[in-house]
Amino acid sequence: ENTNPGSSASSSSVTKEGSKSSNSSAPRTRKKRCPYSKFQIRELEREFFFNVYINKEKRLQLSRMLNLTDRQVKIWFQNRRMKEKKLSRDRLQYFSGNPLL
Amino acid sequence: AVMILRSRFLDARRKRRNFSKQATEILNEYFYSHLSNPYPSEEAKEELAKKCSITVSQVSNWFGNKRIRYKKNIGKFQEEANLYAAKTAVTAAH
DNA sequence: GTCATTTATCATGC
DNA sequence: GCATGATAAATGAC
Repeated sequence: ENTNPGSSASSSSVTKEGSKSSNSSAPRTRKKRCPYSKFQIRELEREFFFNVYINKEKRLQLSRMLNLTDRQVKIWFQNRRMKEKKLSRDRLQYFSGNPLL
Repeated sequence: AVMILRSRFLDARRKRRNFSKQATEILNEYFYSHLSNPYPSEEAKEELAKKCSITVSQVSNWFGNKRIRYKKNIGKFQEEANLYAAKTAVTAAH
């Protein structure tokens, strides 16, 4: 999967903005969201199971293996922690004041 | 028994169910009466959630979807906007 | 780091 | 067939 930054968003790199320098445009074209593959998710989840917080070395290693950037792996763990927190909240709400058990 | 509840919880999340007519009514009233700043505070979200009988997360989801879809096609929501604008005007007059 | 959000995508309702 | 609610990447405030 091609999930590297600049692969899809700035496909027409030259015709678009000249990346940096001159223009001080704030939102320099947001990267298009690209869903990760099953394999990428499995490996990310596997590491997340071991430790919710990933260190820099494992992050670099994992990003190379999955063809992702360090930033993408870092962001994924952040989002994954938020998801876990939300799951906990939903479980509490779902099983609170409940019938059965 | 626990397994049943667990599986029931898991597939109860992604299966979508439309909100009630009254809930959508309440959410739209708030949205179009705060069109200049459609970002309800945490307290406002809780109050909306209670009135709509939904969760706070669902309120956040609704406003997130509503903002982006309204922005992407204002014309399609023009009729709806006028409707709720008139409705809030009437209630304010009373 | 958390966390509300934007945006696209997914899954379902009708 | 789109409307709609929920989730998954990506950004930015703090």
